[in-house]
Amino acid sequence: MTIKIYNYLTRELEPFKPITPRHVNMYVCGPTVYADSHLGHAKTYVSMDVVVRYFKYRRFKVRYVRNLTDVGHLLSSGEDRISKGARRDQVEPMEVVDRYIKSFHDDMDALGVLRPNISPRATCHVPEIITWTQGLLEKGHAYEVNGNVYFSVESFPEYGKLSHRKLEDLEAGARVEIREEKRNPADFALWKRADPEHIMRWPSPWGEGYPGWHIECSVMSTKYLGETFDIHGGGLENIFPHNECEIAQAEAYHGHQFANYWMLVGSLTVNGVKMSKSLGNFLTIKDALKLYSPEAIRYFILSSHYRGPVDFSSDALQAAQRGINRLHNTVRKLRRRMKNAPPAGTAVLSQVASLDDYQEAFEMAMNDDFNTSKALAALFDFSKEVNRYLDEHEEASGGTLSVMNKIFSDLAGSVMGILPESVDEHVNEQVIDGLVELLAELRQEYRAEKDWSKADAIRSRLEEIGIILEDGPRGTTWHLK
RNA sequence: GGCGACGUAGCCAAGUGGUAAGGCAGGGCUCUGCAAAAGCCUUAUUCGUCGGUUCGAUUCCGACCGUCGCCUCCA
Repeated sequence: MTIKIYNYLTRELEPFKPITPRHVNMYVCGPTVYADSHLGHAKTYVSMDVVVRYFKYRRFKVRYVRNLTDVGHLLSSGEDRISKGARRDQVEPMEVVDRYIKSFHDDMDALGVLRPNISPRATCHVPEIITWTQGLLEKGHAYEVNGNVYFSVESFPEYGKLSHRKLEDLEAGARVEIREEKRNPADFALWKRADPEHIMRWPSPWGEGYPGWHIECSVMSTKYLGETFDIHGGGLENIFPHNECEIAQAEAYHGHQFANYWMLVGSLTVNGVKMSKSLGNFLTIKDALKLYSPEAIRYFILSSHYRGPVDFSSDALQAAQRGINRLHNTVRKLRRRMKNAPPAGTAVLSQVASLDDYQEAFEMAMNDDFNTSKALAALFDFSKEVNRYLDEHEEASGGTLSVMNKIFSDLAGSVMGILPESVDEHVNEQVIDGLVELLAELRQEYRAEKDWSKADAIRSRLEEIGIILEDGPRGTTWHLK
């Protein structure tokens, strides 16, 4: 089955055809590293993470590049975001960059977002950016004024093809304060002259300056992925002007198609309004992780389609936390049973055959433009099936159980990233096992004497330290809260 | 003003030209000393409103209402 992708370039659902068979070259616009990331960033990167993971599951060789913007991204005031961070934190600009790159990686690691193959930084590619700027000047796509170099949008007739915008419409919009030195108000900077007080600056043929924001993505994506590559992703709010400018620069420079498929992720909203730093309505990933597990956050994000918006609320996150806990309960129960099952048991074919249906439903959903919501539904159906099976088959073979476990590991674990490495296995597991069993036995004695207050005291004391005892027909079991 | 997206049960959220996945919450039952977990059953005659096309529309078309995004700050 081929994977179908909704391509923003054509606005159609298209079968994915890689440039090189079985290979995917993919670029995603990364963050500007001047502050802690919030859940909005998490949505974009978790969504794209699952795309990468699914390609890998389908045995594609993926090269994934996600940049880190560490210069040139200006605020509306005209101040560089990094400079702002430096002033705020009272440190060197590059210290800000290092600090928030680490913070970003920590957050992504915590959320189980796989690291890209390459995380290039704009400041490490200034020579290439200068080369591109020169090239675009030579080809007549750019012009220099007072040490600033602008890309001329009129020189690129296809400008607007991604965001479906026309230059005339933009001018009609005209809420912009026009810089007289631009030939067209929509022209954007490739290189900017550094004012005397500007800290981040590099020598260039046009004097000391720094790169514009858009150029880095064109330069770094094609440097590592080729002049034409398969997939370009990012947040939908960057479709214009950022993504549009990337296309214009790259296609004007190389003379052919930039990215074949554009995948844009819908925004995260709060009470219907986009979560953003400027509005102040954000929850940082670090704070979110104090309240919810990484898997719950991923499940929340993946429970709706990546292209659509998702509205954040603590109710929704709590519902996600409960939902994901239920899935983990099933896996925990399954793995417990595996330990006690006959080790060399073989899978019973009739029992295993129907399990393929769930895997197939999952793949069908994912093949359809990564419909994670539908895929998760298949996973919950599967979970129900496993629970039922476990309840009804006391003597399940190890083989059958491990087939079930494999499906969970592959789909919930490897693809969705919503299954922790171990649902309950720890370094000191044996010690903990022993201790808890000892207490459970003790409590068993009280129960035999029907001394419920003492038995319950043990149970609630254990619950206080995070261990839940559960009495069932086959004896007492326990798990961590 | 221009371009675009969305509006499905109490909440979140898939989806299809032929009569509504899944999750959370709620109710009932099984199990159970109690609890928890799990299972079974149950919760939208209806998919913003009004028209049109059709044998038939939530799904296609149009209008309207509402919400939101982008139009050089934003993942």
